[in-house]
Amino acid sequence: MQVQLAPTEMALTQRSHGSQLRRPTLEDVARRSGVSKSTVSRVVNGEPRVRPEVVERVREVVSELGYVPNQGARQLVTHRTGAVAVVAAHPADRLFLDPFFDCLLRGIRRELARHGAQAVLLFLDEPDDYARVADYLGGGHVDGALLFSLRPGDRLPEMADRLGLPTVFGGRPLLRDGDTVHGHAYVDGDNRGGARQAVQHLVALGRQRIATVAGPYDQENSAADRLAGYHDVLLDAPADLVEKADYTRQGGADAMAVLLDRRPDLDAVFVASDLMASGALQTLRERGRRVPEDVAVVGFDDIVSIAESTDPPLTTVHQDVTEMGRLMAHLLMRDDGARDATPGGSSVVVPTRLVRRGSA
Amino acid sequence: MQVQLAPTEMALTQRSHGSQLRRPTLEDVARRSGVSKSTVSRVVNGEPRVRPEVVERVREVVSELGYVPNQGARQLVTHRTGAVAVVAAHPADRLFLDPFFDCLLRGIRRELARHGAQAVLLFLDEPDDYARVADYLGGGHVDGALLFSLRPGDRLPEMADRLGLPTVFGGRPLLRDGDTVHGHAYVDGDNRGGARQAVQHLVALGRQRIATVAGPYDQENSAADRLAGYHDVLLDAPADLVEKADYTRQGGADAMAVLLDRRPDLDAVFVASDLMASGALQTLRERGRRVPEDVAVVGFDDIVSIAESTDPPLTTVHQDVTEMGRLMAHLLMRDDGARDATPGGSSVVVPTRLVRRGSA
DNA sequence: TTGAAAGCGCTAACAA
DNA sequence: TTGTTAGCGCTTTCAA
Repeated sequence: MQVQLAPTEMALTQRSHGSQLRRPTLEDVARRSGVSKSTVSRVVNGEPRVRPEVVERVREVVSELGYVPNQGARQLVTHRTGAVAVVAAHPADRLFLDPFFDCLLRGIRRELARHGAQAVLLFLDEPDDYARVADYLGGGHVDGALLFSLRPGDRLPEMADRLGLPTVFGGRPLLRDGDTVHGHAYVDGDNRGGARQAVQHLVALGRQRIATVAGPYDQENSAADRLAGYHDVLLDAPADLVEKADYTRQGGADAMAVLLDRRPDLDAVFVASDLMASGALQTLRERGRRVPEDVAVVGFDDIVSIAESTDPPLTTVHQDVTEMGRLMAHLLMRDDGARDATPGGSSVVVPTRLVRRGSA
Repeated sequence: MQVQLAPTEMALTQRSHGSQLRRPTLEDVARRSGVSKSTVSRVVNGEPRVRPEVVERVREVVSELGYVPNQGARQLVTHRTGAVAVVAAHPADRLFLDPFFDCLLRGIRRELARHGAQAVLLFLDEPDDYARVADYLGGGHVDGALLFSLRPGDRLPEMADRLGLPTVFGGRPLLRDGDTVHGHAYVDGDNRGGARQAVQHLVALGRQRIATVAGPYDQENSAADRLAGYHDVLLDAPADLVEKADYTRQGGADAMAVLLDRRPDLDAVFVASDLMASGALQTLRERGRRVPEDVAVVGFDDIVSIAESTDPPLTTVHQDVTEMGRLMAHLLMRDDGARDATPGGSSVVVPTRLVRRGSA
């Protein structure tokens, strides 16, 4: 590709005050303030037993020299880095478009900040990312990892295990084959219970033929759980009321069309995500069905930007995603301190609630 | 908030093979394979002058022990980490809903991977994030930083400067007051040239009264540049044909309404982002204007998911965002090697092109 | 081709 | 309250 060089540009960043090529070290600060390295270290780490005047002097020199501790050196002795990795598998694309991840991340960041830890995001996208990320996680860059949206049989959990890196999963991990869960901590929304709430609501509305647009239940636990919740309520639902889609809007629209073709008499549908539900609503409108009069619709996720802007607004299952993020970080940090101390009870399922809007 | 403890949970992650509490070190590998630390180091770093049999033996032990080099220790002597920070302001509003950032990141990650570097994402959100991120960047965790969507007068550039951290900006940085650019490298789309293309296209279509919905030109360089491009072509455009909005869909819709009220006779509009353009199209439809017959519309960004799904599809200015990301990483890595070597010519403006669809 | 030794910048006993 | 010392795990001269 052709590029134009901007005319006004000059040399790259140079040290502001031309002098040092080397970053100042603890030793530099010590010398300049006439105390020992230990004392400077104490000041920098906020230890109490230092004379106030000394503290002040050292602080002056620190900011004068622009000293920032070398975390590598520090980590070498403390075995702590103050950083936590948030690793998101495959979908850099779907991820950023998703307010879900956004809220999750906000919750995580907030809780980590309370512990003075920095969240660093890593993406697993192309195949060779695995090796790099593994080296990164194993290289002592971080004190722990929060792992997301892993595919079934993903080798990351096992890797983290080998590395002895404290790990919490977002969503109950789907392991390969008969592999047992190694007692990994996870945080998950109550997908099954939420789905039950949704379907029970439709039943309470008096609906007789309640269909469902399920997510990719062979690939994601959340989808499988939501479908299970549907069946919990509708024990003998015929198979032709269930249609699988892929958690996309278009997928939801297509699945709805299939359902209508198969069962023109359906009078309600539980759609396993708001995004799919928005697609389903479109199909219903195109087919001339009134919502909720002819067909009642309930979604899942409560992505407000979607649920409030559909026509009619979407009744859906709410998850407190920010709280889920916060809990993940909490679990990790707790673990971090009380390593090997708390046997059992490390995972959390966050309850859902139904938000009634116009569609059901 | 109330949480339910999952019944099936057990103890947290424990080292798979119960044995070592400590991660294996170079020394462990050396001992186990009967060579010196130096030799192991050479093997691990792929240096040539090692006997093949020794290489093999060491490799065996490495994988047997699951050895991963401690990057902290390595960094201490090499001053390199193999990681690059991508720092962005988190505000969900623009960034995350935007495939823009997504593509950018993809380009960055790809190029970084070519150099064997790991991209780590940091977000700036709440005020105290600055201190943490600064410590992180200054702490030697990364070899360089890619900085995004900074507000005018942001102190991050200055901080990076002080830290002597190689830095490349995404978008021409808007500095506070009369502050001169410190010769920071940046990569930007040709906002001004792109806007010219858009407006010239409308002129070529024979439109007489071409309005513009501008972005927040007092806050973002991109918006200011796009507005400048509009004025480049329409030297004497009356002020009432220009309306500022905030880069949101709703903002675009509102601005369009204002323009129509003020100038019912307008026959074309250049909208400074696709998102705003989708809002503008809605307003035009509500006001009964046909597009493009009554009013021709051109957007900016070529966010395909938007531009192809509007009615009619949006004619817009395309930016090669992935390439921009790639270039940023490239600039950084080049700089990283040739420090202080290349005075001048470090920034790049990536050309745009008009993509014709139905709206103009 | 390999090993021994020094040292990167920091913290953590231990002494003073 | 402060300084001295050792050493974290690694790379890198320098010798062998």
